[in-house]
Amino acid sequence: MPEGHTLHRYAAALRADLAGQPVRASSPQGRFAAEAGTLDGAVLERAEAYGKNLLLEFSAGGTVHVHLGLRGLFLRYDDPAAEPRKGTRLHLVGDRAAYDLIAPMTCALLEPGAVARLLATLGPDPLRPEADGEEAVRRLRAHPRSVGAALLDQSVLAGVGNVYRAEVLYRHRVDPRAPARDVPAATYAAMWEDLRGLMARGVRVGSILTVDEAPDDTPPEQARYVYKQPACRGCGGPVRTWTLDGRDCYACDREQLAD
DNA sequence: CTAGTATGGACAA
DNA sequence: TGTCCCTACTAGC
Repeated sequence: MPEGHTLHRYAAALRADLAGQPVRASSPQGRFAAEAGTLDGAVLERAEAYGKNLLLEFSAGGTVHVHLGLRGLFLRYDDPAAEPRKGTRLHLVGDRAAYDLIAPMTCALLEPGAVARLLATLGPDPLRPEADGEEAVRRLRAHPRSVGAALLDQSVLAGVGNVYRAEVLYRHRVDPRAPARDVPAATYAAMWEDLRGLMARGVRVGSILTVDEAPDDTPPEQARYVYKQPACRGCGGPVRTWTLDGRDCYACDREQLAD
């Protein structure tokens, strides 16, 4: 679940339910107990996503950095008094809802300087309105390895994960193995604009849908061209799969791969 | 029911 | 490269 669109979705939900009010914070699981204690009762000033990172800024002066990793998730309860699930790393309660943060890779309290350092490691996020597409193109072209590797590098683009990678490369008929510097700037510019639209749809719908003609209620696995597809949804031909840096890569054998 | 897998990434070795 | 995040979903017994 957690590519960038998921984090932006959570940020919007947390903002809507908790921002601007005192928030009760606790850590039933214990690993964030000391930090939660210092935040308990502080006002949530901001909830923002930057790529796959979520930042919760509290009036007490601290910012909680959440990275879900592969398996992390938030649960939302309509009832603020709902009992947190066992193992909840961070439990947040506002006046109209409560949230559990489960199994995040990272949940840490950051000083302002550390927040700035974190953000400095990230490339442009297609889901942030102020993001600079030209900078994204520059970083993509400057990447020393393949375009497939470049797209997953969060210092190049923030928020793109394995599904969006596979799908955007297909949509632009780019071979994931191509050296990043060999892909035309115009292609990167088009991919950037495409990602903005695709990922915004992901935020709206709550899942990654990349086939334009598929209605928003199509099951996700049926609204993708190549990611985990037995056959290319575009041409019906075979999808080739291999491993790149420990992640599965998918590409249409006919339309994307020259050899 | 259990096992395998994965839309991430940091860290140890 | 292997391992850890008190996960969810799916395929297969």
